[in-house]
Amino acid sequence: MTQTDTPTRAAVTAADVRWLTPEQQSHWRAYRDGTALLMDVLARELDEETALSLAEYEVLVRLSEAPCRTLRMSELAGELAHSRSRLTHTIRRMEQAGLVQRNPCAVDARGVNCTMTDLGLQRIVEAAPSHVTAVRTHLIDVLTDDQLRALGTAMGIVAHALRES
Amino acid sequence: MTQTDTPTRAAVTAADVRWLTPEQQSHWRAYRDGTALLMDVLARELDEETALSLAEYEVLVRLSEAPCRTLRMSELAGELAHSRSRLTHTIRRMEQAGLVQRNPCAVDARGVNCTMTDLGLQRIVEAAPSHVTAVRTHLIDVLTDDQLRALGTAMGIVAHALRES
DNA sequence: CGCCTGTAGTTGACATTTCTACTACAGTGG
DNA sequence: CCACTGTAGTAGAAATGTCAACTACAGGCG
Repeated sequence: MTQTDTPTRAAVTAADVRWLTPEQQSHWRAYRDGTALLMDVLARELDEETALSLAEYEVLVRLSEAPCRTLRMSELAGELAHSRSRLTHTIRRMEQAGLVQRNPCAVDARGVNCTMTDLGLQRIVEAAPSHVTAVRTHLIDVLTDDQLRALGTAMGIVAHALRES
Repeated sequence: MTQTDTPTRAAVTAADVRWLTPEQQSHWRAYRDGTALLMDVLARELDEETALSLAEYEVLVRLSEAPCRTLRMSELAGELAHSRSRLTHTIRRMEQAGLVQRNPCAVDARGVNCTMTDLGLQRIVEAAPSHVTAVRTHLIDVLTDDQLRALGTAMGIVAHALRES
């Protein structure tokens, strides 16, 4: 197999890999390391100040924006890019904590509607200021507008490409 | 407290939060969603094709680049942005699998040196082509050079800011 | 030296996530 | 109508990660 063949994903061997250039390598590393540090600090501060995990917070955000504060489990999973199984566990815990409620879906008997409770709404209203401030402090405010825009654009393309396949 | 005061991190209330503009919001979301999707697919493909987790792979990468294929536990934890505890667990599993080896550190009796074994080296040499191809397919090749550079630069700034504090 | 504070690493309990298998229903085509 | 295939959601076990306590040593300073 030569360099010009397109290797199949299933059997890439050392001979036909297009290795990363040093620049590509360093950008990829910066992205990877920065993301690890950022997500870690956001999760920690959110938990300290609101006793919510990032996953729970994100569930509440999506629900708060949805009509009737309600989404199907699969829609929620899709938006968050979480596995269905992970979402089930998260929602079960949140339901026990009184933050959300589940109801069978009328139009599709397989489905389950997940609704934010008043307590859930209250919790996210309390949590949002602190979390938004943390996102600002560690991400938004350390970048120029152009840098943030470029970051969002690039990752939007990545997300779009992945959602196609 | 007025808008012009700098609110302390510990007690941000709704009145003095600088909310995100719609543009900032959408960039932050794109980044967050794209990262979730990307890391998920990279972890999945790596596991399918090499039976390594992303964390294990990254440990091996850092060790492979270190002099004598050896790093102190805390250096490794620092580079990966993993907690010391998490690293201990990961390394214990990898040691049981024969991928790394631990030895007391001569110059600092508190320290532990972690060394990649020949098997570890072999595993990462086998895994690298597939993983690099995945990184290319889902990240590098969907972006222009400028976009990738901008992504790396932005996240480098974020990482640097977080490592300061 | 002896005390103190800080760093390095580990451990075990606990929480979360993943993996796999399962039930139930929808939609399609005979 | 019935079989078949695909989608929605769940559940339990196993893997992984977090948290809090702990041991051991380093380095500074009286």
